[in-house]
Amino acid sequence: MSLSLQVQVQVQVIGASPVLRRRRHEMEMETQRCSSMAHLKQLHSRAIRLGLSSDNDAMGRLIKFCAVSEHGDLSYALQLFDQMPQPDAFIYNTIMRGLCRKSHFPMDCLLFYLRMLRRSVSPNRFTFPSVIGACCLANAVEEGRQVHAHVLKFGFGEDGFCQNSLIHMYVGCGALDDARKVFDGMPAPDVVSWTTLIAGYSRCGSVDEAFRLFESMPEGERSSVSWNAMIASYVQSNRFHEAFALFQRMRDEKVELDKYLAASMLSACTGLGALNQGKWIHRYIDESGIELDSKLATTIIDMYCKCGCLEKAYQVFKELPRKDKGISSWNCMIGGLAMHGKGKAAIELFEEMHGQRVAPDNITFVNLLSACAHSGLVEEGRHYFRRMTEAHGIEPRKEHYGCMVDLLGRAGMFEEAKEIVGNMPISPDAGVLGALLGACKIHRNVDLGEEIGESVIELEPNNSGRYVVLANLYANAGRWEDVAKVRKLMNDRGVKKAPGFSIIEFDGVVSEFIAGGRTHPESKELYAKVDEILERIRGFGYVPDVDGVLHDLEEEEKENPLYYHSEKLAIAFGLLKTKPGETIRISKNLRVCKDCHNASKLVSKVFEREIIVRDRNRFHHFRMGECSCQDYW
DNA sequence: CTAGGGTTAG
Repeated sequence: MSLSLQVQVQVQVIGASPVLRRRRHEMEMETQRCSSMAHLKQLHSRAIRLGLSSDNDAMGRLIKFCAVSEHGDLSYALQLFDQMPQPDAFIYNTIMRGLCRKSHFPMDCLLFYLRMLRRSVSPNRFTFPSVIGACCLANAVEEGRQVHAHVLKFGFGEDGFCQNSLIHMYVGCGALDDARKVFDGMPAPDVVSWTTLIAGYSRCGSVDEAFRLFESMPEGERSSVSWNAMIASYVQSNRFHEAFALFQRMRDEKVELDKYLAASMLSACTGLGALNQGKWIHRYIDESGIELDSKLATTIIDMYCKCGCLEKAYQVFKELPRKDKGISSWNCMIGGLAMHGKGKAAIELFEEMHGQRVAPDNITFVNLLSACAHSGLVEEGRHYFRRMTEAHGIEPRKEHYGCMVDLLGRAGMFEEAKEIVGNMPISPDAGVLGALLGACKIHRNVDLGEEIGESVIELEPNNSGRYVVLANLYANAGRWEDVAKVRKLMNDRGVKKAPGFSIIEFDGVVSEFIAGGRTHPESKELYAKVDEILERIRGFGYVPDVDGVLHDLEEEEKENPLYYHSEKLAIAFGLLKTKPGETIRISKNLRVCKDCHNASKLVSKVFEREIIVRDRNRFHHFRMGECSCQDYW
């Protein structure tokens, strides 16, 4: 009897009274529905009236709203915290989570952790993910290691969340070996552990190691997140074919697409110029009800722009509600018009953006100026370059100078281009000088080209393109001994020219051609078709550009005759496979060479085909014997 | 009815 009495007494002393319980419950219900700071402040005063201003339960909920919810105010959370006489671990954890997520100084979170320890509040398993996350954000691997020691010391070394956070932190700090050690020490890593490490290997460029890990995941363990981590890894390293293969496998395993996977695959389509595959993903998004947020819409717009379908890009852009037209979707559309040589339209869109009071950023101007450069709009380019600083307060960066030098140089205005370079507050980089060198090549300005050629090469000694332009400049001037010198320098340094290739998509299959390559199953027919094409366009005045053959270091492997440049193989393939009147779309990794450009124009006339070629710089729309670039590229 | 709260991919 006395025993049961004692128990009753104890409950009364340390348990909450019914009144207190009721009040706490009331606060809990109210806080759940809280949606704004104004509302929260009412709840705060209510808590004070109810005598709960020092109550960890009630105040903890209020602090949680301020610290971590979307509409919360972190500084208010800190004020509330300071008024708490004995904040418990929950409140410390909540504040630390807020500091980690919202503060610009993630190390504040670590300082808070130390404060917690000094006040003898024991950390629990919820404490460490935030603290470790803060170390990750601050790139503080040494502090991270110390926190790791605390995790073990306080006995949470077996907690999955803590371990995953540690893996994430080591990955984020680039300490892959340490991440791997934590992972290897887990008896049963979960899907997050696997995915985090896969993404980690991918981020530091070890795509193949990421794939090995992906393959060794236990059956049924892969989530759509894991698939996406691996697919995105291929996409980011430009290994688009492998991305497609993995995507196919994923579809075979009946994994549904989500918006992340859709975005990754759209980028893969963009990389290859695979318009039809891209259209398929776009349709899938529409039909499956995947939420079309601003980012995903921009990814779709980018895909259409870079797959040569400006109309569809503009359609998606136009249909995007005004509130979802973020700066990047405007930039993307302006950049798309620029690539396609629609300088005037790019300017109009920029003015429309201005009219809608969307503030341009530096990328907007890179795209706008490059639109002017690709269309030869010198006057407009000068105008917007000035307005960028004067009206929009944006200081020109290297890229902007590069666009201006490109614009003026192409137009042959070397004095003004040199003046731009001279006025740069920073020393010109390879991009800016490279633009000038390119202009020298077009206008056969050997003197200036010679003057800057060497510095362009030395700024980027591993970029084969720089050697090639200079060699071509000399070749055009007939200075063969200088050509040989540049080639020798390139050889001595072991710099390899990127082999040129052209890609064409047909019937859901992406085919890749390299100059003179014979690996394609139908290469016999293909080469016969090329010969037929050349024969027919000769009748319309085609003369091979011998100027380019003799010293053709320019676009494709020099040992291959220009008749079989990859672009011509791709055109032949397109003519063989597609129906009369259908547009042929080709993507290539290098610039279009002069001879292929001529040939493509004639093919478009003789075979009555529109040919759209994406090169590494821009688009060429060949139609009725003309090119959209007006031979200005 | 002393709970409430943590990690990953574009």
